[in-house]
Amino acid sequence: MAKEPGKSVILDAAEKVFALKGFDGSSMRMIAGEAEVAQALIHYHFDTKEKLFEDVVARRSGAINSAREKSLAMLRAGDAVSLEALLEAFFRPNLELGHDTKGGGHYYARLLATTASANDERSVALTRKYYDPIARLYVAAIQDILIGLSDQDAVWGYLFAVGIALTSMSKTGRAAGLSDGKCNDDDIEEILIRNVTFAAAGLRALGQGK
Amino acid sequence: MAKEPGKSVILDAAEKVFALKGFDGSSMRMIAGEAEVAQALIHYHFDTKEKLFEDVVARRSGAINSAREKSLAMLRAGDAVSLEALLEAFFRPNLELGHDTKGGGHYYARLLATTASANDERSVALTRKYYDPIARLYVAAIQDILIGLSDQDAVWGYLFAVGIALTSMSKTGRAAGLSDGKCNDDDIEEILIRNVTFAAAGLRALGQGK
DNA sequence: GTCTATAGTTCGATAGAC
DNA sequence: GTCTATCGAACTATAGAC
Repeated sequence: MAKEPGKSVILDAAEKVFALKGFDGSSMRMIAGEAEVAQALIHYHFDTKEKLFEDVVARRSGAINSAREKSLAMLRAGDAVSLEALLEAFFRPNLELGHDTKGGGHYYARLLATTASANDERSVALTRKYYDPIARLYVAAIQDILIGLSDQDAVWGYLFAVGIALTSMSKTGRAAGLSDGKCNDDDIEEILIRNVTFAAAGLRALGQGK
Repeated sequence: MAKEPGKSVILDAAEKVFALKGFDGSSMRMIAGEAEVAQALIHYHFDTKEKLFEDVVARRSGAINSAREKSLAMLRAGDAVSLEALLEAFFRPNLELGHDTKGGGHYYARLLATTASANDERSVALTRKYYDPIARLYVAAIQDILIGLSDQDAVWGYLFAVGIALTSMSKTGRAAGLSDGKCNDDDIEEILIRNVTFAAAGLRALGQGK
């Protein structure tokens, strides 16, 4: 479809395999098998395994972050933005990504959750590069709504929201298991409203210093 | 010191290497080098790499969970337990573990954060086995305090608290970076009070259905 | 209980034909 | 741009001496 069909096929396969097995648990042979191409073709297009991984992250994070920037800008263009609207703009893209089984987004959601929680140099460097800039925008937006919220409270509160998003976005089945089936991993709106309610109350409480 | 000195030396080394490099990124050779023993000795004591990993998790999770069970039981023995006290009992062990640089607990904290966020079969199985039982105790305790909180709200709220704990427990330096040094990863109390404030407000808001 | 040595496999990457 | 074939290194695990 694109000028280089081979590249996107390989990226899709790599995204899936990396998500399921992690960076070190994935081999170029597995990815080549999943993509149904020769192993050497991956090296031709992406050179090394490291660069392939970064290209997987770059492709998705670009799309997510530009969507977020756009909705952030739209929200802030109007006046009197509600905290709930801001948080919904934050949580929804993650949740939709985690439930996108057709476009393969759910694989990236898994990969993202793992990368953001890992502490190896590669994961930390990628998080810094691809996710810290948008994080700063959100922290500033939160402080514009909750006037007087300290920098510490805003940053910690934002990071807590990230933690909530990461545990909610992938369908792990843990909520269903712990609730004996009463929680439904598939229902985005069920999760989203709780994400927003919980995080909004948490952020406001930080601002009230209690 | 113990009857089998070799075992605990190897477990310490394995915990460190697994934490820094992940399961697949670690090799028995690295662990043997870190422990300063022959590689074959690890296989003598632990058989396979898989079993070694599980033994690392089992050693720490047993200590953490029994501490949590004890403090949960103490709290519930008295009456009129506050939500804040319950949440502090939940967050504090994680935070202390993540800042225990002398006993090596911070390595396990990293390992735990990664394992809990990963989605491979090994990680999911270990989370189910070692962390779901205590999770059920906390969910029940939350519902005893917030009378009328639905099963769904309690489970989702608990999982959000887990997400918050996981992003807070390891010293990643991300908070410091995003706040240009104003947040201090080293200050347990600074983080703990925000963990408790945020999660308590979030849980109460879930109960009020708004 | 701890070691050396090594068997057998799989890995990332490259050379070179088409 | 895509392939087959293969190199050299690293891996898990085991055999067997002490």
